[in-house]
Formats: sequence, structure tokens, C-alpha cells
Amino acid sequence: MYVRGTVAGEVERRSVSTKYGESDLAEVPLRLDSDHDAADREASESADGGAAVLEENHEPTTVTLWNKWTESAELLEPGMEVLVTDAKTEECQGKTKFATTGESYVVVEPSFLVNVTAIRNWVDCPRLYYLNKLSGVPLNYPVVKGTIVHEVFGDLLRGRALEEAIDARVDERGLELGLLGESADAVSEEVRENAAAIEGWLEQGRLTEEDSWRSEQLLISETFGIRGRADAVRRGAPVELKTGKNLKKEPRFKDKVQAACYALMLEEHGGDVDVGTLLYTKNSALDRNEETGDLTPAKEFSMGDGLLKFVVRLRNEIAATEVQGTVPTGYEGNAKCEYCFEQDTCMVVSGRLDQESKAGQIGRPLPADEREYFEEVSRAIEAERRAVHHEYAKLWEQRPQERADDDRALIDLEFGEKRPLEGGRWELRAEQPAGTTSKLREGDLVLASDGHPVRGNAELARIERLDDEVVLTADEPVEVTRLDVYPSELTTDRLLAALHDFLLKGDDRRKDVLFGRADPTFDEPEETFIDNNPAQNEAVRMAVGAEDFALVHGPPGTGKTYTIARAIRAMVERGERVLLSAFTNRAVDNALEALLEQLDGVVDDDRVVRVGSESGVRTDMQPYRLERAGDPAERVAELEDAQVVAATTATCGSRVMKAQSFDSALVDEAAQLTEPGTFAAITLADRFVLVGDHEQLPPVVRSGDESHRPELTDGDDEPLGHDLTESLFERLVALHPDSGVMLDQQYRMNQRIQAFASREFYDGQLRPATPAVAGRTLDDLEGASREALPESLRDPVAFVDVEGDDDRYTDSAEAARIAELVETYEAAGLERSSIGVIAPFRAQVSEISNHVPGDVTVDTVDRFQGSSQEVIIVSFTATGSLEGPIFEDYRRINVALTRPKRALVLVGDARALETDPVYGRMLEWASQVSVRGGRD
DNA sequence: TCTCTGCCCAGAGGA
Repeated sequence: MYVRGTVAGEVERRSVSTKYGESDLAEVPLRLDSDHDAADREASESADGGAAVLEENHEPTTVTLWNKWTESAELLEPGMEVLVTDAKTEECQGKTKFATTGESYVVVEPSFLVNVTAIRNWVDCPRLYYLNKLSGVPLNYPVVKGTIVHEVFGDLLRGRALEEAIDARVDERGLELGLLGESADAVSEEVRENAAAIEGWLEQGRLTEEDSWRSEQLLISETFGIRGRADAVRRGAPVELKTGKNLKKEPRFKDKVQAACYALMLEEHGGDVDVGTLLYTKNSALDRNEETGDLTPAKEFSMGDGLLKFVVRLRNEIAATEVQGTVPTGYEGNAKCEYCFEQDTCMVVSGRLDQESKAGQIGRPLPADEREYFEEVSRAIEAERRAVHHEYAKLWEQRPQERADDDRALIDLEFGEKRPLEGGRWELRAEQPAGTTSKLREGDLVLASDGHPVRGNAELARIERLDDEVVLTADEPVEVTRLDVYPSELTTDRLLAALHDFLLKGDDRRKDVLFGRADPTFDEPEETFIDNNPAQNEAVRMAVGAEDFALVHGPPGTGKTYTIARAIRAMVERGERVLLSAFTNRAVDNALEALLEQLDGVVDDDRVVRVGSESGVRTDMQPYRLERAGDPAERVAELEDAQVVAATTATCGSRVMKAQSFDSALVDEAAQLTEPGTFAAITLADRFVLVGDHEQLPPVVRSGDESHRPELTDGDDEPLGHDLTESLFERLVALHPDSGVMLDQQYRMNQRIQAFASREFYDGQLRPATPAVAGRTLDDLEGASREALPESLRDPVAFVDVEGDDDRYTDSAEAARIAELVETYEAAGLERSSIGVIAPFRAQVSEISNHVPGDVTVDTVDRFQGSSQEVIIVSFTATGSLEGPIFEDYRRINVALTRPKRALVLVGDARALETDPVYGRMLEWASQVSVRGGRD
């Protein structure tokens, strides 16, 4: 039987005498999860056979954890989730209580999925686990070689020829090997030695018995809250490959722990695992084992119950630490610090952040404000991590049919065919039902399954093509009927590492400036860079002359992309090496496009490099994209000889980019970046320039939702001084207002259109760059005529009052009216492709799309940011009152109202809009000329 | 059910 619930009070721990002697127990008050979930879960637990007994009432009950599980009980705090498998019931004073049995596992916070490598690190030393998370693993040769050996191993299992596999896998890692100064031949030779050990061992197996293999299996455990990828599974049991040497009789303990993690997960998926294999591929005939005379690289060991339970207790420690946000000290484990490779790092981190540590401390603590900053920002990043974990939990929380509206999955695919590819992989094809939408995109990594992403047959796959037909590549031939987003912690890992690098490895002068202890300095050139726009010219001068940093505030349409390009050209002409970065691939490519124009004739094309994945980089920028595969020396030369490198901030946090350094970094759309996100780019450069507009949308942060934060009761939760929703750009604009320039001439909007945004968001300082811009109308467009429009739409800004319906996220009355408006504009000679429709909610976007077919772009405000259109129609989708947080952030209306060049039509319920002062002023402005109540 | 983009996934190893 299965018990799952929330800890409802203090845990009591004591010893009692039983017929087996003295035993420890812990009594945990537990509020059971609702039985709806349990029934759902039970249906999937057919192998177990035990029925979950759950009460209707939500009064807390008690679950007694016996003996070693009391260790996990010590981790529990009120508000935490617990799961107990194979529990038994006890009737006690008319109430049903629960207790562990000899078969039970106790899982703390089961929805937090702990990585297998995390458990492996933790068993070495909990603080090692923390340090790895904090600073990331740098690029080093043993790690890269180890990865290649693993890939070759997988290839061999899938039937690929050895030499072909080695050539291909070494080639794929050309760039990394080049950065490490390795040659392809030397690496191949080393890999060949490891691979020979693998091959010999595989050969033995083939002679003696028939083997069934599966390589690189991704496993996710719903029960134990563990996820990881087994190197191989042979006859249902895990095989772990190690590149190193082990001449002892037994496998290393942490390797056993790793294999035991996979065994647990395989058992949950219906296996019966009692053995694990470790393959130490550096063992050779020369290294004959002293005790056993054994030559083989393989060591089998039997997987006892005790080990599996020990592993779950380790995993519980990690989950509890993550949820509570505590920092391990090293005293939790028995490792000897003097043998540890990370001892120095450990002591420095302890010293600088003033953390308690078994290894001791080196160096003076950072100033108090910096330590506080570290606390707050790292806590915010961890909240973000929990939000990612929340998405993992969603993989099995709901039944497939309930996810029909969830755009994180594509369901009901019709499986087409599977085709073997070169190298043992598979191409899988499936048909997509008509009209499905999802956030999945080409290039994404997904869980491809035959029905359920966790319980069914599932495999990690890459989306190669996504239209009516879905084309995937994967290691195994899964008969795909469903795709789920595979959530990744990569971004949060990189944010944490960027924070660490900035605070602990960063330049002191820079920290003085960013923490307000010193003012930024400038050495501006006298040169004129841009003739007819003083603000742009000043921006370039400051960017070029900044000794610390410069800020360029670019409201909508003010030519910030051009200004960036001009500034970078000036830097390049001075011989600087420059990094161009932004949060999105789209922004990077836009800025790069403008830059290439500027650099034409200044710098050779091959000295401009775009770093990013093939699917992320726009087609026309592919020629500049740095290929990772190839000859190591050539690949690294291509990157290191580049004078300009363009990449997203996430890519700047990658190991390849961290090996680069620049004189200057320019970050576009910086107001949409979190502080640590910005650090990822700027820590690579001596000086930096941030370009953005904090009056438009702020960074997207998942953890804004309170439900991802732990609800622990003892909380001394003082409000955060720093969360991730304020950008470094915005903070620096406030801290050092003189270090920036606002671009004040806009090249986009008719004067009437820009007036409201200028007054409301830019202190009235935004103005049209030229009379021609100020006087733009539809008449300028070929074939279009304002005279052909009804009078109420002739003004560049119009308001159409629609009473609307009571639905909260859609409004079909507005959608229908918008369809009419589109027709009206079309009749007046406008191309449909020059009309855009903006709505606050995705639901309304699809409602409008249903009413307005064809080339009209319909999208959310958020997705419209950064682009413009001749005519924009805004659907406010609110009736009666302006309810909902989406309306509270006025930056969103700033974005919506500043997209059009020649005409803006606001469609909404005047009564609702009048309830808010800002929307009210907007209404006044929009209604100045236009006729109200525009229903003909 | 508010809005949502990134990222070669997780793990590769040193004595």
C-alpha cells in the first residue's frame, strides 16, 4: 500500500523495545493527498497489487517510520511532501494509522527529481555536490574524453563499427578538443584503448549467452523522485561505464551507488534487478588484479535491498536540502578533505561567502552587501529551479486526455514509420492532428513516448521537422504517439554559475561600480559617429569611451539596433574584440544583421562568428555559425581569430564561451534579462554596454508563481531585496543615471500614435525623428487610402467600444469586431500582411485567429515585442472591470501601443478601461478625434 | 489557465 501526503506537524522520534530488541521510530503527522490523485496513481501501480487506502476526511493521520527511515524523518518539516511505499495500516482508537514495513521505501519531496549524478556526488561529499552546482564543471580533457568513450560505447551497442564510431564521435567534439589543445589523432588513439576493453568484454558476452541490450536509457522515477540516464541496460540490469582504472576487487562505492539508482528506476518500470555491472575500461591485461588475477574490466556486484534503501535515503537528503535551501558544510559525510580535488575551491567559496565548511576557509569574506546579494539571488535562482521541477512533476500528474489544452505536449499523434539511420539511431515519423498547437519547436529535445511520457515506453528524441508530419531522431525505435517537453535545468545551472563567477572570480573594480561603491568613468572620444541624431551619437561615444560600462536606453523605434552596430564598428576599428549578446536568438540575429552591414569592408566576414545551435540561428546567419564538429585546430582558430562573436546570454554561460575573453560586451534587450543572465555575458569582457528599455517587458521568470516556493512554516521569510524580475539594466539606470543616454528620436510611429507612450512612459521626451515620420499615414502606402475608411478610423488612433462577453480570457464579440475591422482596412487597400492584432491572452489570440484567417499576424503582447507593423489592432479582452495581473503591468500596454507605424485601433470595453487611471488616460487620448461607440 | 525564451539532455573524471 502506498501513502502520500503533506507533513502536518512536528515529527516525534523515540526508541521502543520490541520483540526484535531496541528499535527507533519516528511518528510523522500526515495530511493525506486527495484520493482522486491516489486512485489515478493506483491505476498505474498494477505491478504492486497493493491498494492505496485513503480516507475521505482531511484530518491528519500518522505514519510511523521505523529504524533507518528515522534518518529521513529527521529531514522532514511541516509542509513537506512524503511518500511511503508498501505501508501497512494499523487501527488505533478508531483511526487508521500507517507504518513502514520491511519492504517500505520512504521518499521525501518525491516530486523533486534528483539527478543520479547529484546522488553520486553527494555520497562523496555533500559539499562537493553544492560546489559542482555553484561553479559548474570546467572544460577539461578527461571529461571530454570520457564523454567520447561513452558515445562510442553506445554506438557499439547499437551495432556501429568501432573505427567509424571513433572517427565520428571525435569529429563531433572538434571545437572542445581544439580549445583543450588536443589533436584528433591523439584523442582517437586514447579512445581506441578504452574501446578495445569494451569490445573485448562485449565479445565474451556474445560467445556465452544471448544478450539483450539497450543503450543510454533515460529513466525517470515517479516513486523515488530520481532521474538519470543509464549508460546501458543489459538483460534488465544497469551497466555503468567508467573511463578510469580500478584494480580493486570491488567497484568504487559511489559507482555502486550510481548503478543502484538506475536499478531502482528499472525496478519501478517493471524489472527485477539484483545485479549491477561496472565497466572500468582502463583496466587492461597489464593491470592484473593482485587479489583475484582478474583481467576483465567488468565488475559485477549484487544489488542488495540495503543498498537500494541507502540510496533513497541519500536522495532524501538532497531533496530536503534543495527544498529548505540549506548549504552543506561537508560535516554531513565522512570524506577526507585532504584527498579531495575540490579542496581549494571549497575553502575559497567558504572563505569568501563566509560559509561553514569542514575543509576550512581561505581568504576574507566578501563585503556584507555582496554576501547578502549572493544569498538573495541564489535563492531566487533555486526557486526557478524548483519551478523547472514542477514541470517534471506535470509529466505524470495528469491523465493524457486532460492535457489536450496543455501546449507543453503534443498528443494523439498517429505513428507512421521507423527507419534505421547510420550509426544505429532511428528516424521516427508521425502525423499530427490538424490544428494542434504546442510550444514544441524544431530542434527541441522531447520525451517521445507510445502514450505516457513516464509510464510508457519513452525515449529522449530530437524534433527534426515539425509540420503536419513530425520527424524525430532517437536511439530507440519508439512507436511515437505523444511528445512532451523535456524540462531542463541547464539555464538555472548557468545562472548560478554566472552569479558565482561574477561575485567570486569577478573584477573588484566592477563590483565596486555595480554595488554603488564607485562611479563609472568614461574617456569619451571627440569624434562624431552619427551625424543627425545627437542622442545616438552620444550613446556611441559613451559606449566607446566607457571604462566600466555604459547604458543605452532605447524606447520603441529609436534605432537602438543601428546604434549598437555603429558602436561595435567603432570598437572594432579600434582593434577591440567584441561580444554581441542578447537573451533571444532572434535579438542576436537582428543585431548581427545590422552589424554586418556596418562591418562591410571594415572586417573580413570570417572574423565575425555566431555561436549557437543550428536550430536557434536564423537561416541567413547560418554562414557565420561556428560549426562544432571538425578538425580541432581549425575549429578553435575560427573562434579565437574572430573579432566579433555573437551569442545568446545562455550560450555565453557554456563552457566553450567561458574559455573566451573580450574587450567589450554589448548586450541588447538587456531589460529583459535577469541580473545573473546579464553576468553570463559581461563577465567575459573588460567593459560592457547594456542596451534596452525598462519601460517595456521585464525578464520572464517562472518562479513568480508562489506555488513553486516551499511552504515551510518556520519561515523567517523577509521579503527579497533582489528577485529575478528586475534587470541589471534597470537597476543600473537607477544607480548610475549619468552613465547612460536615452535615445529620444523615434523612426516608427506617427506623431499621434507616439504621443501617449511618450507622455506616460518617457516623460514626454520621445519625439518623431523627422516630419515625415510624424506625418506618416496609410496614404503613404501604395494602393491604400484613408478616405476609403469610415470616418471613425481615419485618425491614426481610434477606439472602438465593444461591450464584450463575460468570459475572462476570451471575448468573441471583440474577435468578431476585429474581423470586421480587418475587412474594412483591406477594403481601403491595405495588404492583410501589414496588419497585426495583439491580445493579452493566448486564448484570445486563438479566438481572433479563428475569426481572422489569412496573413494577419495575431499574437500576444509579449511575442510582439521587438517588432512593428503598419496597422495594429489591440484587443483588450476585458469586460466590466480590468481584472487580472496581466493588466497591472503597464509596461505591457506600452509595448502594445508602440508597435504600429501608421494606424492604431484599440478595441475594448470602455467601462472596464475607465476603472484604471492609466487605461483611462489612454482612452481619453484614443478618443480625442475618433467617434466613440463605433458600432456604425 | 496571465504573460514565456533559453539550453546538446545528463554525465563525462581527476587519485
